[in-house]
Amino acid sequence: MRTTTRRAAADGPDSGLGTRERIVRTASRLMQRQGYDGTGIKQISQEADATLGSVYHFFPGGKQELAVEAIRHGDQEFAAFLTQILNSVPDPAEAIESAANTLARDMRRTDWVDGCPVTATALGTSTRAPDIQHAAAEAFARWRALVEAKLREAGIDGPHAHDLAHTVISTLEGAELASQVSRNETPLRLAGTHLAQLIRAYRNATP
Amino acid sequence: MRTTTRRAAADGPDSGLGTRERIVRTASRLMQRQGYDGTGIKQISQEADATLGSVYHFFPGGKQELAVEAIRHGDQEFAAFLTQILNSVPDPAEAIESAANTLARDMRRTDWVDGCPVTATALGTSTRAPDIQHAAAEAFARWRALVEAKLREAGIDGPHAHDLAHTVISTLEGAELASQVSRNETPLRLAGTHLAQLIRAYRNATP
DNA sequence: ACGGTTCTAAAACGAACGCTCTATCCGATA
DNA sequence: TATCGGATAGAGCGTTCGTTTTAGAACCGT
Repeated sequence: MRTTTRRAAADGPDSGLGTRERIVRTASRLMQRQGYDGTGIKQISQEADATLGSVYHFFPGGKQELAVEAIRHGDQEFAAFLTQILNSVPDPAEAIESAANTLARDMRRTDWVDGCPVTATALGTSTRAPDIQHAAAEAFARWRALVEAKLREAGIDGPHAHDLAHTVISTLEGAELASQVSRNETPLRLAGTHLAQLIRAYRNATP
Repeated sequence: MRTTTRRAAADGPDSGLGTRERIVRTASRLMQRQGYDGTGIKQISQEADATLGSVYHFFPGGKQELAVEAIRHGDQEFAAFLTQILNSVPDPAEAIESAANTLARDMRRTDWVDGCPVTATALGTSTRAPDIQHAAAEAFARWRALVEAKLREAGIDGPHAHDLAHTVISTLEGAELASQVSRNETPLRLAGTHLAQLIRAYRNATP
C-alpha cells in the first residue's frame, strides 16, 4: 500500500508542484471559466487535491485573497505568452497578428471555454473587492507596457506607441470575448488583421 | 390606509411599469454589475419591488430564463444607443468615435460600475447555460449588423464593411472592459480615435 | 353577483456557500 | 529519539442559495 506523502496530488498537469501552487493554478483555471462567484472554495480544494484546511492555511484571507493570487497567476501567464511572441517575431504588426491567431486557435481547441484568465475573475467583483480590481488593472497595465516597448523598438515614437498599445490590448481582449461568446474564431482573426494594419500605418508615418 | 394595488412599486426609475418589465430591468441592471452568479433571485425580487411568487410566475424557467430575458433587454438597450448615434452622425468614423466617447462618459458617471449589459451576465455561464450564451451571441451579431449597415451606406464595400464591423464591436467591447477594470476613460477614448482612423482608411480606399 | 384566471404573498425545503474549529500527521531539528 | 511547528484532514457552524408550495387577493367576462 502506497503511503500518502506530504505533496500528494492526483496525476494531473499540476502534480509534482507544491500544494500552494496547485491551489493557485486550480483557482485561476476555474475562475477563468466560471467567474469568481461561480467558483466555490470546496471545488477548488477538490480539484487541486488539497483540503479545505490547506486552502485556509495558505490563504488566511479566504476567497478574496485566493482570487487576487489567481489573477496574478493569469497575469504572468499571459505576459509570458505575449513576451514569447513579441520576442520571436521581429515585426510588431506581424507579432500582434500572430498573437491573435494563436489565441483564436487555443480558444477553439478548448471549445471556447478558456477565455482571458483575468476578465472573468475581475468582472462583477470590482465594486465589492478593490483588491481584485486592482490586481486586474495591474495585469492590463503590464500587458500594455510589453506591447508599448515593442512598438517603440520598431521606431514608433513615444506617444503613438503608448496610445496604440492601449488599443492593441483593448481589441485583443474584446475580440477574445466576442470569439468566446460567439464560439467563432472570426473576431480574433479580424482583430489581428486590423491591428496589424493600424500598427503599419503608424510605423510608416514615423520613420 | 392605502391599499396595495396590482401594480404597486416603490418610486424608483421603473415605477409605473408592469411587474414583469420591472423584474427584467432590475435583473438586467444587477447582473450587469454583479454577474449571473453574483446576483440572487431574492435580491432581484426585492429591488424590483416584486415577490418571489411573481418572479416564478412570469419566469417559470427560473434564473436561467430570467437571465436570457435580461440579456435581451440589454441587447435592445445598447442597440437603441448605437442606432441613435449612427443615425444622428452622418460620417461613420465620427459616429463610432462619438459612441466611444459617450460610453466613456457614462462609465465615469456611474463610477465604473455599469459596463456592458451582456458581457457580465454571459461570462462564466456559457458552458452551463447554452441559452444564455446564445442570447449573448445574438446581441453581438445585432450590434455588428448595425455598424456594418452604416459602413456600407458610407460607401465601404461589402466584405470590408463586414470585417470592419467585427473589429469595431470587439474593440468597443474590449475598451469598455479595460476602462472599467482600470477605472480610466483612456482605453475607450483611444479606441474611438483608432477605430475612426481605421474606418477612414477603408473609406478612402473604396471611393 | 359570480366563477375562473391571473397575479401576489410568504413560509419552508434541501443543497451549497464561505468559513471556523479541533485533531492529527509528518519531517526537520535538537 | 523526543519535540515542535508547518501542513493536512474533515466535521460542523450559520447563512444564503434557487426553487417549490400553499394560500389569498385582484381582475374580468358573463
